[in-house]
Amino acid sequence: MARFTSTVVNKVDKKGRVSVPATFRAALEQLGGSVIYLRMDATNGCLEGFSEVFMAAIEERINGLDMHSEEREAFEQTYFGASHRLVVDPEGRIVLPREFVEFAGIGEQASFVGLNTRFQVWHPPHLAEHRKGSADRLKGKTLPAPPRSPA
Amino acid sequence: MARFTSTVVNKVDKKGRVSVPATFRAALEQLGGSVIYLRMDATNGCLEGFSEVFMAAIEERINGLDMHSEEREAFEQTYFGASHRLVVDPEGRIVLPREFVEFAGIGEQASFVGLNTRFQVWHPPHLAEHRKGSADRLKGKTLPAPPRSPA
DNA sequence: TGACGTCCCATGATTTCCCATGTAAACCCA
DNA sequence: TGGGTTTACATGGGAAATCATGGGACGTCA
Repeated sequence: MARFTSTVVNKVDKKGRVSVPATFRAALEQLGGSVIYLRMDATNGCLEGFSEVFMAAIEERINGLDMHSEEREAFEQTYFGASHRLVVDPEGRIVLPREFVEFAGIGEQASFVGLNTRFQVWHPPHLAEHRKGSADRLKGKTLPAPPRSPA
Repeated sequence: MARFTSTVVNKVDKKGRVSVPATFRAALEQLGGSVIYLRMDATNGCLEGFSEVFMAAIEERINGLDMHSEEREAFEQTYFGASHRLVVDPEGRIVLPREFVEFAGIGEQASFVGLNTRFQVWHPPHLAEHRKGSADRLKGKTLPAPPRSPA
């Protein structure tokens, strides 16, 4: 059962390196090896990371769209053009691309947030703000009922 | 496995040479060697590059069309007639054909955008504009939900 | 001869690799 | 269960390799 969970804050050094939380690395291993696709999430102002397997799923969906259609090209720009393929080094670290660091406002520290199939990387203060908002957005909402079959 | 991702800006020198991003070269190696087919993308006003393998796939699809049909001939013009076959030099560079440089409005710099099986080469400002448009087009649209099992 | 293209070498900057260390968590055994 | 030991993890920094880029030399074709 490989999934990304929990929130971990790690240090970003002068070279732009961050340790990927060990639990995340373990999950990655089961999802296509120590490769991370990282992209800018414009909606939230953070970075989004996922595995080779997850990327393959995205690819499959995009392949279902017409070749050279505007919509398809736009998705390709988002998921391929704006993604970096990062390989976790022997020490368990990745190097955050400069542009990504700037985009997300990341400084000395980075918060890794596991979201099951994917994870986010935040500038800690931005994450804190975002979470306040999340609580409000959930006011009055509940999770849909679980499926009938026993889980 | 081998895919083109991310966006990289490289310099174009007086001789018309540009370094192909190292990550793209690595992907190319796995897709038929250091050969690039480059063509003009009239829809977007940029250049489109792809590998030997991708070209073979196009060839196959075109072969499925009726011999000497108008449609077939049009595709042949587009993909074969209007494509340059470029070989990456020992330093990892290609020479952009003059007509292509003019067509795409490329000056001192060129932006390489990985789109999975192929990539684009842009005049940076044009790319920026294009992306604004892409973002708007995707407003409200999302990819179909990812698979249930963590991927 | 001059524009152009190819080959080769040079170089600074960046990135990757490798080793070292402090700290925290897990383990073990009485 | 307590305390000490070991392992794993996060982090730092220097050395080595890679990368992007510039420019000269040589050959070719009009």
